[in-house]
Amino acid sequence: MSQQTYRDIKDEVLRRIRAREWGPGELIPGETDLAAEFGCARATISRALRELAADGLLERRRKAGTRVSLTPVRRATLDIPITRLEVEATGARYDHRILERQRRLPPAHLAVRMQTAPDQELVQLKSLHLADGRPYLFEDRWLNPATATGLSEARFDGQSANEWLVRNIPVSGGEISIHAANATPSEAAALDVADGTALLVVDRLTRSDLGIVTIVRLAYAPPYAIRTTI
Amino acid sequence: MSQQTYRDIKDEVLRRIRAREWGPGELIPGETDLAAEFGCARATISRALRELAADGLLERRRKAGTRVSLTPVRRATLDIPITRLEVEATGARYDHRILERQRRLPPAHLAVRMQTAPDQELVQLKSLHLADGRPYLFEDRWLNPATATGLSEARFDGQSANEWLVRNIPVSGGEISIHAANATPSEAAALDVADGTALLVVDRLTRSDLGIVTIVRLAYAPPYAIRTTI
DNA sequence: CAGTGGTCTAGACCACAAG
DNA sequence: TTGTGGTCTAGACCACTGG
Repeated sequence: MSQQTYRDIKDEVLRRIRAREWGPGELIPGETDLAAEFGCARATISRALRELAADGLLERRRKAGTRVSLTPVRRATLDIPITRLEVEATGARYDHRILERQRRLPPAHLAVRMQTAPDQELVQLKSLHLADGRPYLFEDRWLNPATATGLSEARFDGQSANEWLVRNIPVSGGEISIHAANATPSEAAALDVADGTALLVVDRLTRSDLGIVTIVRLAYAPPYAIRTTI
Repeated sequence: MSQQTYRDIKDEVLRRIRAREWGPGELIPGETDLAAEFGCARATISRALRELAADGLLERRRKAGTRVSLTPVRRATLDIPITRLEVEATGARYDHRILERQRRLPPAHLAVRMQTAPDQELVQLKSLHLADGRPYLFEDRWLNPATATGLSEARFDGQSANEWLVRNIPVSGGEISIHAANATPSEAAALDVADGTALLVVDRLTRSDLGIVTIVRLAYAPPYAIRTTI
């Protein structure tokens, strides 16, 4: 007990939660009390509890105190890499091809999602990412030239659209939806799989300070999987 | 500039990164310098930079200093709720049925993944989760009685296996894989969808201090999607 | 209103790793 | 070796919110 680090505190609190010494929903002692018990500064306790709360194991409210979460929500962090790096990390050679690039009026539902006027033209970009020459990912992307500034000059030969975006547009946030879909004939052809093959689809909307920059649908051929740990 | 909070610092640093005042890969000033510039304590700077590093925007190394990430890895946090709560959150009525519960020898590949002896019997549990009476999720779970202590006494009528686990086993970690798969005939029947429908599949392995507790395959029928924000 | 967490400060020492 | 981030402390004031 000579030297307490916030990690020691975290471990001990975690132990007490797991051992049901502090049961689900139960109020735990205040920071001041714990600091006295552990013989350390309150700031140290504070940091330990703050991080445990961020992990979803504790719930903290001013005046109400700190409680053990009733339902220990497990939280996983998902890294969203640039496809090229993701492919190269597996040791495979990365390549990508632009299948289609055109400026046109989007379908109505897309104009709504991108919050553009119905008569506003957008840039549609279809491309295929390859790993060791084999289809890896089929990408169907819409870009708003008004918010993706510099788009008309951008060339996507050396880098993919996502790579260009990440490096050139100050992204401020977005939304992600992960689901499954049967391959359409054109997707099946592009990805070189049978019609109807189950594809993992990631839909992503990206915002900058100027507004919505891009909406993209990424369709991954099996055996692609998103992996993470908890 | 009268009162600086770590949030102000975060915002300002973020602004400089986005404005390319501090370009990708570039070394930014040390904590002491920034503290002097912002007129605040070093601890305040430290917290701001630590959180930005946790968000993937900065890379920090002792002695080497703090750099702007070359590839701003986007990180999303994925909440893994208990299915009952997930369903009830949509306003639907939750229900679940155990389709099968038996103690038996697992296939070899599963024994390997669960790190059990080849002749060790496990408990297999197949169940169906329903939302407003409609199939929502088909669950195929294997449990190790040696690590899931209390399993033989556990009844899964009021609560699902996951709910029981969360409340009774001190989970210490695990692995998640998200992919897509075509519905097998039995899955299609259970979920009431056409054969070959693309299902979103979540494979999860859960550990406690005693070892691997459970491996589960969760197959979601469309239009299920995992959503999050970045 | 009062108690709890949230945060800042100023100073100190330590751990790691680059040169 | 030495500079950088990592952390702890003791004290203070503040912000939110429950009772």
